[in-house]
Amino acid sequence: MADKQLRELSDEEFLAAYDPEVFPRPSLAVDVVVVAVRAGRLCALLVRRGEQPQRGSWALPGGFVAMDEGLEAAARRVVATKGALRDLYLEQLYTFGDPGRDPRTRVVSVAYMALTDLARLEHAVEAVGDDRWVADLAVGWKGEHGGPVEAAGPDGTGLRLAFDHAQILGIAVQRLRGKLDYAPVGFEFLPKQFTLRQLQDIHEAVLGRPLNKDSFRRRMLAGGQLEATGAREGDVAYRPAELYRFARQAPKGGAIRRSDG
Amino acid sequence: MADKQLRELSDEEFLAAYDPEVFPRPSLAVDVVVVAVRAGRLCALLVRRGEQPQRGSWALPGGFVAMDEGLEAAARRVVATKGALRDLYLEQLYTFGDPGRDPRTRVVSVAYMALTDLARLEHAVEAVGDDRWVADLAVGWKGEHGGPVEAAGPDGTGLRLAFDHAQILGIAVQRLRGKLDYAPVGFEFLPKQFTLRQLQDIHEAVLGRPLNKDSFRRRMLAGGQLEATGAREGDVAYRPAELYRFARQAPKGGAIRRSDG
DNA sequence: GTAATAGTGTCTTTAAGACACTATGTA
DNA sequence: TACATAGTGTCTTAAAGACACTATTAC
Repeated sequence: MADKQLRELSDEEFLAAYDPEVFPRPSLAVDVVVVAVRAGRLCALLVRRGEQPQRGSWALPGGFVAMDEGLEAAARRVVATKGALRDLYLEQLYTFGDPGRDPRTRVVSVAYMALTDLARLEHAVEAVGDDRWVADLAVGWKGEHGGPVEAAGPDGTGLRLAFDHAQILGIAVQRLRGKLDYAPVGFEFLPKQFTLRQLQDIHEAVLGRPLNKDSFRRRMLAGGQLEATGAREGDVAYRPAELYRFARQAPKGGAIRRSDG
Repeated sequence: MADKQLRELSDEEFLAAYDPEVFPRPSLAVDVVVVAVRAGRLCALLVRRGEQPQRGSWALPGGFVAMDEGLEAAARRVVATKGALRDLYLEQLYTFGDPGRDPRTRVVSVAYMALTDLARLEHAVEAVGDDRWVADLAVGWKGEHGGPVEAAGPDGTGLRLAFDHAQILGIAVQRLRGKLDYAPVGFEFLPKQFTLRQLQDIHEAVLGRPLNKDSFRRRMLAGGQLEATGAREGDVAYRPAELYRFARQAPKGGAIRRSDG
């Protein structure tokens, strides 16, 4: 750039003269981990790659970011297009940019995590086609450090995952676990009304360990984010539990409680 | 892409024919928040912009990512080049990609956070030049939600921050606070040996609130990450405290403790 | 000795875990 | 009625907060 000359220009003049082609640029993509809980385990939406490279292996739904499109907007477009899902809870996870992570060219991918309840996810997958699969996640790292995660197909065997998507799944599970007990994310896996037992099942699935019933109930009710509906669950062969809904009110005095001192 | 034809190719043949210029691509940059603690407050390194656009305003040290350069490598290059700092603790923060966040062209920036002790930071800034400033951060959001953060210059008045860098600072402080009490990051702000009081001062500065001395001491010593050196601090007009060092051993039985149930 | 902070012992308080018990629906 | 799970009351346990007290160094 002609530095000395530019120093004399106003912002407007500078911008009119600016040539965006000066720097070579990596491709920019988004990949979305759409997570749900099924049968007490975490699962995620995968798409079978129908094109090169790594055709036939399973990938997270993803796509390139358009020039005038925001990152989150791109992620929402991707889940709407490839997953037929809208209005999900969506959160940016991490950006993967190792040279060589994609064999085509330098592709930097901003990974997002989306949460949904199982019914919506399975219904959407059914509508979209059979090159989609909701894969169970085999989460068993040493020491909670979020290494790569395996995904199991319909017959329970591992699926071949494309690119570095096993690692992205690992980061997603790690983030989810870390966030579960100080942010209202468990609700995202459930329909609008749910019982405390269902919520506990979600938490146990995400954390991968059993929780104390009494303590869980106390903590949830004390948190002030649950609202009893007065209604009760149906279709059960025992005493039906109260249905609650998530009250999106601000937590009174601290959802971020983590005392330090 | 000629889809039907590509389906017949092997990965190798496909890649040989792949044209990376098919999709237009945003520019990719990294910005680094270099954080330290000074006089009981958080502070960060800022660089005065000497070029358009927004010449004269203060920005985080940043730069474009080279085509064959990893993201973290780019961040390390930036702090080495613009801040004369090496071997810092570095962590990816968040990726900012709103169209229009940079008036030149679409620039997506991967933000990193680096932690260092004040002595290193101030020494490095002194060596590099006077268009660098270690600015105090005015952190006072409502409800810990990590909104934009103001930076104060030498005379205590606010600095004009470039682009969306006030927001990046906000995310950095939020992340740091959240991480402080379950990850060993407080040590990064201190020299190799330090007293428990110094460590507590760091925690209080990061969290922005006073901590209980007894509890803090108990918790730190119980954590198993501190190692007494046997040496004591000097140059104090009172009983000198024991010096500790950070023992990078794996936490025994759970640094990630956050019980949930 | 005094001043000032480091470091210890112990009581109180809070929240989780454990567990016995009661309540309420279906069959 | 039996059965299964929902929901409550209370004791125990672990850790934070509070605070009094002792220890050690400079002056």
